[in-house]
Amino acid sequence: MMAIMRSSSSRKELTHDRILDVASRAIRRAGYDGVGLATIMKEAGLTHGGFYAHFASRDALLAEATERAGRDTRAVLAERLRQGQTQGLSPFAALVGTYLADEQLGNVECGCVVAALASEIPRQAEEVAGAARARVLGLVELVRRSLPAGTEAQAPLVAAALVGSLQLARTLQGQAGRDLLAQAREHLIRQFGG
Amino acid sequence: MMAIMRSSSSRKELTHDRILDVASRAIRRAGYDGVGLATIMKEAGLTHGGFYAHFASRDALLAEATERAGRDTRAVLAERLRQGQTQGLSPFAALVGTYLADEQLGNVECGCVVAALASEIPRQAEEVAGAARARVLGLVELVRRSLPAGTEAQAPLVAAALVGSLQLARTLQGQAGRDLLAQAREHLIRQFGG
DNA sequence: TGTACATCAGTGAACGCGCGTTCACTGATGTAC
DNA sequence: TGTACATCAGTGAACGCGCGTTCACTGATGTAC
Repeated sequence: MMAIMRSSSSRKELTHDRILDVASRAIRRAGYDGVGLATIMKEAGLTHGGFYAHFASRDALLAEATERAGRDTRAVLAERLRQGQTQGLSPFAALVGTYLADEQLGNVECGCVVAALASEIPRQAEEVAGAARARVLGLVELVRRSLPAGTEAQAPLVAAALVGSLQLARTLQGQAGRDLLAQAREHLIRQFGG
Repeated sequence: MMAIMRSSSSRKELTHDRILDVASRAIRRAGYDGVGLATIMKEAGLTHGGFYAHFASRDALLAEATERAGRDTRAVLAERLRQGQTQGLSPFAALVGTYLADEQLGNVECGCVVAALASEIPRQAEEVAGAARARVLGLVELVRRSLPAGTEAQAPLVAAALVGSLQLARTLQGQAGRDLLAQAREHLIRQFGG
């Protein structure tokens, strides 16, 4: 049903999509509490009055935008994993190299939504928290599939280490942040094989 | 100077301390953006008008409250480490067992300020982010001192794993959260010795 | 093909509310003589 | 010890502002005949 509507791409659906795209970047840039509807609508080239023709509430937008952000990131990560493997990297090394790349330090807006918002999720309305929870499980799954056989049980801890490393590196900023990322990459790949 | 003023404990200093204590819990509970000055002052038993006699701005309060939260947690952790060691635990096992205890799942308000706020820190004013950065470095130092000789270089990654695990477990909630914490404790202690 | 009308996406003004910040004031505390 | 005055912590009303949400309206799109 959703797919059918999407492929038909009416004017309203295109606008809906544009709002979602703007919002998925806005929440990662400014946080769930850091951006207003007026700003999002303006960035999407609309006035704020039209918002409720597209979403039932602000929380409904946040939930959909979380899902959208997660899907986008997953697609990018999957593509990079494929590229890395053609260059002879193990799946795990490709994942770690991509997720903890130096570019991710400044790339909050288009980066992993879990790392961008993790500490804010438990405070959100159930609608939003549920969408975020699904993204956490998706990330753990992605890590699990990239780990060498026999180490899959460590997927949640490794996912947590990835998320935490990116957050701490972004907090420290600059060279201290890049140093932390480099150490994290090195130790993770040393332990799980590159 | 600060210590002298503290020990003198004038009325105003007691009030200042009370506001800080309330604020340090409020930011962990509701996030940097999630709580207003009026609420904090009310919880401290005051009206909001008096706020600016104690702090230059909202950001100044957030910065001081971040520092206070970090100091409080560090004191609690240090005490638990001492207790654990008297029970024959290694420093690292005591740290992991305390930091990733099931009780931490619901204990955001009095728990680690880095885990409670990590994803919001990079968006804060420099005043606040600087205080938070100091707390991150303090946590990494604490981890470093608890790790077995020869593994200290992994302190930043382990600190990230601790912070990330707590955040993901809080996001998942309930049994899924407790399962994640248990797995994280097990794998960390297995790797670095219990 | 052309006209008349219904549908519908988006506009823009308005609402009630809570925010951070300011400030004139009050009433208690402490000091001077 | 008692009175007069200065200091100072905290009060409460007010400010300008941006928020999420609502709604009457507009103008373009699409359909019927």
